[in-house]
Amino acid sequence: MNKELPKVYDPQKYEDDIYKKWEDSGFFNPDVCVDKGVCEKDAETYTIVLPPPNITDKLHLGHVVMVAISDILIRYNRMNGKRALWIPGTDHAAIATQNVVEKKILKEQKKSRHDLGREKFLDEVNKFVKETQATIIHQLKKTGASLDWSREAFTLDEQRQKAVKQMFVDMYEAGAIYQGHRIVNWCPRCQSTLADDEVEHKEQDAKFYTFKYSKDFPFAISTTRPETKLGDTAVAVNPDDKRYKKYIGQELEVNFCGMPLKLKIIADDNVDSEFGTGALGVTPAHSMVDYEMAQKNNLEIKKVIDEQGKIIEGLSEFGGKRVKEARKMIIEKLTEQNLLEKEEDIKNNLAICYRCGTAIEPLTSKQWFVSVDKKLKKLGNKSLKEKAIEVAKKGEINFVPERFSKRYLDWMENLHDWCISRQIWFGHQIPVWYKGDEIYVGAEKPSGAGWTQDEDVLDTWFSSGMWTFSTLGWPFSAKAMAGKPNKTDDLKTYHPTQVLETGYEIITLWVSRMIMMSLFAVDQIPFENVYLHGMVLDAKGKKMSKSKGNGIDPLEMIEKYGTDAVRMSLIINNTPGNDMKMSEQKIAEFRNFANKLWNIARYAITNYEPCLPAGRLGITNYKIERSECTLADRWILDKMHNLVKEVTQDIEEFKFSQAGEMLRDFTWNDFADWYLEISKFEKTENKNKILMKVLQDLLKLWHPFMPFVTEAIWGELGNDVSNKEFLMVNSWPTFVKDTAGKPENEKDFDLVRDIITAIRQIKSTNKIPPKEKIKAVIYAGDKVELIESQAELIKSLRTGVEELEIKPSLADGRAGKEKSEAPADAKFSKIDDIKIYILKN
RNA sequence: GGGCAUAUAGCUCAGUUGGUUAGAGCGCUACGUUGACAUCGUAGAGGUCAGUGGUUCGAGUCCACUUAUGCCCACCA
Repeated sequence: MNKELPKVYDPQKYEDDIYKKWEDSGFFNPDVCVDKGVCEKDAETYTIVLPPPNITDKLHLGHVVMVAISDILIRYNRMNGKRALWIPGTDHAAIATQNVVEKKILKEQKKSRHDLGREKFLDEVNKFVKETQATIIHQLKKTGASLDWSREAFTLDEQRQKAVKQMFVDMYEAGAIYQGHRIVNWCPRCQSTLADDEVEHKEQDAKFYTFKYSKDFPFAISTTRPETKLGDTAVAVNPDDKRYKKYIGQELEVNFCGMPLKLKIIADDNVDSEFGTGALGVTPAHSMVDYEMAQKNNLEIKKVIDEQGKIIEGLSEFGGKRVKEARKMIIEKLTEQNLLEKEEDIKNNLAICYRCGTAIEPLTSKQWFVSVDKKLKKLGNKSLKEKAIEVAKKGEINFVPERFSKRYLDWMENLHDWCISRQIWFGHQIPVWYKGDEIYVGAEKPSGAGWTQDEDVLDTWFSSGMWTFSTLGWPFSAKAMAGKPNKTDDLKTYHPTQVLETGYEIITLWVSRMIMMSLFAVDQIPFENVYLHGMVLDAKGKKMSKSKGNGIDPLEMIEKYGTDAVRMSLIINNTPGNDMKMSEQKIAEFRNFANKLWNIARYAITNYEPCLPAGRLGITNYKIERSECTLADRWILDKMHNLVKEVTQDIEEFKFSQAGEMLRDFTWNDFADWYLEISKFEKTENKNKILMKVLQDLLKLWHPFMPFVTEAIWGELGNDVSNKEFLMVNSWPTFVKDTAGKPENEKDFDLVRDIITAIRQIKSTNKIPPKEKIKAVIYAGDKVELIESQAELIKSLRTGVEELEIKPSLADGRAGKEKSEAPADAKFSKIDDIKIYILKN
């Protein structure tokens, strides 16, 4: 009747344009929303910080899941009038980034980082960072994320550097950070320490050797790593092992392959007398377990392997040899001396670096640690660990799904001190200065000459652990805001955040650190809810990876099917904490759905007066008189009302898939298939109002899920999508909380369905359906006419039926009940065999 | 070795606190449309809810055990 819309929704035509308009409007920033009057000044806040993607990342489907879920929450809360803030940022990912750049310069310039030197190398890294950062940010925008770009942060930008230094100093002064000589996981390739949870295990074939240290040693030991035996300072046996009981406490001197060793025989419960010979050579410097035994028994710690993975110079003839080489030599020697008793093939779990896959060499080294067990005054004389466990146990932090709180607690309870120094160049350099024996810990270099800064940088998780409050301006927020009137003190206003949306694999690495650091720094939990999504797998349930070539590139999919379709495909049919299988076909399905929604609007716009102005606060400038409504009208309105309630509740409970499915079901099966079909028979002014009202509310409900197509339609309805009339800042439909679950006239409407079904069938088949299929009666006005011939019926349908009223009370063919309020001349052969009547005025 | 999860239609999965005849999407079959709709509509086939036992008036749902698969943690010196 009015405007012509294209038959097919073309996402490419709208998406970038809409995103730009949103961005330009400033509404992603809640302060602007307040300024422009789309939300109240003192409205409740709702904050999410985006888990910062590594700058080395390209956007993958996991990111899109994260964005889709967070964006649903943010948009939903924004529409509900809250000051919704979603902070974007990127992570410098110290080791990962350095590795990438090292590879790059090796390939392009044939140089190592040492060839370049620290300063030049960091220039290269920073150049790289600028490019990749821009890429990932551009990609995030393509996903429709309503992130407040005015607050964009980087874990290594100036503001965050200040915060990290301050944090280090505060923790040091409180006694939560110390420097110690302890055993650490060392990656000989990365030339750096790794935290316990950055070590992965891989099963491999290994040789298990059984031998005596020397001829005069009374019994044999077993090991897979003979070369480390150069550093043995004890032999451990089970205290109950009869074979060795007599030796416990003795100190034996042996010559092991030309290396003199002093070995104390100790007893330890951890030794399994069934395994190997039941005797274990203790190498405190190169085994985590042995190190602990050494601590307990006051053993000497002798380092035999250096940071290059080579035997330390001066150790007999093995000095300078690589580990594997030394192992071979030692076995040869033992064989020569006839000391080797057994050589078995076993499966062994090798510790490898999570970044580069190189075998980890445990060794002792002087490093910086966060003490998780030290009681801190600042935390009310509790340790970081205790405090972090306490908040979870008290339920201050809610995990979705709940089962992950157990994983969190298990992890926390077994937590050891966290080694935070890394021997790489890219990252936050440790704010510690040395001059001779003097040491100074502080944010700035101390005055006076001769101070040199610690060369190490901090574990990348140290800065990302601060993410919720460092992005909100800690510790300078209040000061920084002092000179700017109208600005909020972000930290005070927006912290703690409401939700952390992330993958479950990162609970230990990240979530636990955030909790500890936030409790320490600002005495608040960092977030109230942790929503954990699963991994996105390929159609066969395999992990997507570059090498397998089974990955789905989200940007390609966005190009092809539109952002809304990609987002929907990741939301529907998915529950928190569970992995999901993805395929291109699934995305195509939702492209079709977006198109369906588009065509619903197209139908509405072309057949009815399109825009009854929506009004920003959901106040439609028209009123629907219930008394004027037909049964179908009341049905769709009730159904809609119920839908608003259900969808709202589901989003509040993080049941996004369920909400989406309800919406889809309503949109397709109730609204499009039934109500729009009915409306074809009765084009009244009232229908027009109702249809538009339902359509507009439906768009609102869909908006958090499919922001682009809904905003596009909203614009086509005649709203001015350049200002406050954005659907994005429109208000969420209202509902009455305590209405019962089902629409009051649900049952009645089943009849309407039956009628429409019959009409459709008649229309499409040109045949009167078999009697048993017909369960309803149609009449209009007060004249009843039984139509028996097919031709007549079709004629009636196609000609002048202006108003079609449906009275379910006329016949209720269900449950064997008969309510005979039918007009006197209506004829029923039997109650289950109702005929179709078209009644004309 | 410890822990967690999953097992429901051919495929991907929902199923809230136990309550009529277990649902959706895709796929499949038949018929019909292509004047809102890369369609769409109508009808239909398809399930011993992994197995066994238990609690209950009633179990896909709660409990125990078993089987299969996946993951996490620890670790074999």
